Amino acid sequence: MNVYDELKERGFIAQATHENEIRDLFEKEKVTFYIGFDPTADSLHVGHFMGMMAMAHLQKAGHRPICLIGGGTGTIGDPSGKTDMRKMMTDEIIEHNCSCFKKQMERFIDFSEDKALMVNNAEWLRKLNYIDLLRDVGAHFSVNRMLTAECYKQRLERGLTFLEFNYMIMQAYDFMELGDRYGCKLEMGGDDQWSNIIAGVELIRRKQAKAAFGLTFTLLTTSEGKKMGKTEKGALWLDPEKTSPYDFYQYWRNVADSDVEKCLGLLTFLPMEEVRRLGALQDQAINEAKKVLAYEVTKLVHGEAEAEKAQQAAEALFSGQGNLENVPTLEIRSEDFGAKLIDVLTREGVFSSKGEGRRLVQQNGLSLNDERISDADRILTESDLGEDGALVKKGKKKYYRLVRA
RNA sequence: GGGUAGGUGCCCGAGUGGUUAAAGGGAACGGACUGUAAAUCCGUCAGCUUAGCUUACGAUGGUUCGAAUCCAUCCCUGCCCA
Repeated sequence: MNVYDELKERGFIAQATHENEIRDLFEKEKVTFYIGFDPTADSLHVGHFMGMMAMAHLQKAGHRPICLIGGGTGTIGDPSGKTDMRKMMTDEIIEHNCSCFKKQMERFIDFSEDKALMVNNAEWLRKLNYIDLLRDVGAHFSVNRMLTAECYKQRLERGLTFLEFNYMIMQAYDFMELGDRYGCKLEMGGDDQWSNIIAGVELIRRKQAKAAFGLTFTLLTTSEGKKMGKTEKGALWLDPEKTSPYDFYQYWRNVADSDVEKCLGLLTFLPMEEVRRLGALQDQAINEAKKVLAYEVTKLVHGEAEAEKAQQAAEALFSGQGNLENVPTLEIRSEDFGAKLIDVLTREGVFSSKGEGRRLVQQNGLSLNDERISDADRILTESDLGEDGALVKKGKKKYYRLVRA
């Protein structure tokens, strides 16, 4: 089966500039393609992960991915889909974020023996000369047309700076540069990148009269159209320091029934027959599919050992089997005995404030060793911890194990 | 540079001297119901030493017994004009 159809079947593809030609291209030659990632944070998140999956599928099929890190474009900020201008980042931060991205990407893509490349567009964008750029590239862009681009719509209502307006041009330039340097013929990205991608495709076709193609991915949204990958703490990060493997696992364990099949297709390598079988499960049975999803995704991102631990912790907490060792654990100091439980938990970050803790107690949302706490001034005693520590439950499904430090 | 409309809690957005920790909506959180799902219903949603106090309506200063609300200066944003 052609990789293009494979990606399509798995649910990746949203739009393509030239569907049939892209399919032929994959058939005929080893294609060099790229996805750009702007270093806006010090870790990748699930949205990026989906792009990595698409890259991995294509790499398996023998094509060559380029991960383009936006060290140059990151200084501008993509206005697509944003309502406000991004905060400008300092060069040091961008630098740091780039290196974080790089480390994480190496998990998913094989960069050995030139099988994939990682490049930073700061390399060429920084050197650009304004006048030359205007003459060589600027002449090929129609402002009238750019203004009609979907990605600027929102910003035209609220204000768009010239700086950000140029983002599209930089991205188009990247594509052309990658074509010249590495023979890159295809740019991919999230569907919000469509305008930017066709800008590049058109630039290359016009200026160089060369074939260039673009492809966008479905955005990872819930069946209700909300962006996926949001947790109460913000994004769902791939960095285990920012989102623990346990929380990561739980996120996928808890997706809505209607989203399971889509997630399995996009975020795991399970064969599609299996994906469809799991996705078709009904009622209680679909929990099986969610377990598979959570395990597989966690395995890809954090490795098998961490996935195993997260799964065991979940089993222990929710089915009462397996050991509690891998449950998120807080260390209690001896001087904490005699202090208020709420104070200790607040200090450990379980609550963002004592008020939140008190509220939770008032609303029957906190328990210690399966016993509801009804007194906000409840004192933590040594006997609460017993031999194996204590188990705190916050809300319906957040657990913390307390052990002696 | 000139004119004009604005800057309110996580977000949107009402409020135009005291009854305003600030309507309404969204997000989020807790409870009930469940399948660690969705939908629904109820509740919560600044902090603290919690029936009391402190901090909050772009920033700073002022008027007043009392200001998010009035005045001054400054910063920022949209729109129109140059």
